[in-house]
Amino acid sequence: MTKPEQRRRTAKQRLLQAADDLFYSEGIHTVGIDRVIAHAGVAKGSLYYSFTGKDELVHEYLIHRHGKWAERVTAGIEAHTDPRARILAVYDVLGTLFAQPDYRGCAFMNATAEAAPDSVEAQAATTFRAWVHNLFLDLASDVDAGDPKQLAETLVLLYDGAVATAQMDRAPEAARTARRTAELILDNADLRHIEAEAQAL
Amino acid sequence: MTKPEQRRRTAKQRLLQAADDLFYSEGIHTVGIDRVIAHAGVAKGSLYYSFTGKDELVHEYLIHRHGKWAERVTAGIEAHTDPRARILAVYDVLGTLFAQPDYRGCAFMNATAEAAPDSVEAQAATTFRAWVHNLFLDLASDVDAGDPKQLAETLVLLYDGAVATAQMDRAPEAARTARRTAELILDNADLRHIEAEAQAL
DNA sequence: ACGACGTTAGACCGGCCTGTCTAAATAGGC
DNA sequence: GCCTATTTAGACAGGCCGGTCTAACGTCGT
Repeated sequence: MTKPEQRRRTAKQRLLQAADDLFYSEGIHTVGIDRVIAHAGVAKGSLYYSFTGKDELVHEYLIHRHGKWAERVTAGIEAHTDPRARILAVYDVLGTLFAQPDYRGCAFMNATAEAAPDSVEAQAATTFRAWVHNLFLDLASDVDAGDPKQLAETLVLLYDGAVATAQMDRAPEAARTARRTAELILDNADLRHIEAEAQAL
Repeated sequence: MTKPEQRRRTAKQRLLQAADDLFYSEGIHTVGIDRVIAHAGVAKGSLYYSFTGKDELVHEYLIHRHGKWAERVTAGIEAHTDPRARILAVYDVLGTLFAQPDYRGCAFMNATAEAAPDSVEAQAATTFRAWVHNLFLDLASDVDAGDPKQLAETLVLLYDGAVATAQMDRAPEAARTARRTAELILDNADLRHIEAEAQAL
């Protein structure tokens, strides 16, 4: 057995890295395996030794993206304790994402755009979306608002809006716009909630 | 010269229709010209007689999409006179779009996802985005809010958010979420504006 | 009835794509 | 030093793709 740590990274790792670079920046259908192995500096045989085929490589590429992003977002959230600040932190993390020069939108939206409904891309996208919704539902439940589900839906919409606008317009400031709007919603949700409580007394 | 009206639609029209169906529902790279001509019921020669190549067909497909959507949106807007209602009407039109069973997101976002930066897709997308921004900037200028530019940015973000969420989650109700949020923003913008005026007196 | 325009069917080319296979070199664990 | 796991280079096959070309057929204005 080979230990996971080696002087030079393993062919599988280099392939995954190359896939991450190329699939994200140019699209999955556009990039052939020849390009991937060339960018990885690896023989074609290594690809089919490490993966069953392009599909599996694509799948692992998306899973990898999901993991990395989830880490980054949760790290941003956990820097705060106030429920409201934890929500807003997500949009700040988006801001750091948009600021990256190679930002080209959400990998899962892009994958969905060129994928068949029953493809591995669609499957990974579904998993990713479930995570997004769960994230905001958890965050929304900790805040003192009327309906956490409705709040979460709106926060997801702002998240998606920031992602899409930033991509289409190459406009990193969309993160701040989303954050500002989220603040407004939270203020208002608080207000309505407090009013409702006052009336109940 | 052949008159534009014929019993049976011209090969060019049928090709454009087929391109519209297939490129939108399956993606541009995914669909080959063989599929397009088969779906159009047209000979391959007709494609290269009517268009210079696939690129031109793609370009006209996107221009056609842009035109149709612009018509539909402006029709929805012009049904109202109140500036605020005209803004909200856009999200209602989005709702009718999402309700279509074949809805698969924004053609321009999808095209951008699989296109190179300098492609005809990117070019058409830029034109489309300029139209979107102009639309909301005009609408925002007619409302009594503080900064029309900032308001427009937020409305665009809500528009994009609705489009993206509806696609990723197959959730047509995203239109209503966006509309509700837009109302909240407009209420608040009004409020702040009025307060600012009061302070100025 | 002629001629331009539009259209047809299909053969054909070069190129790229995914995937298979072979045969040999390079590791690392024991 | 042996054995297995990993990796290499490249030839190869079969399929799809965009695009060209030919030869012929309809249609319609004049």
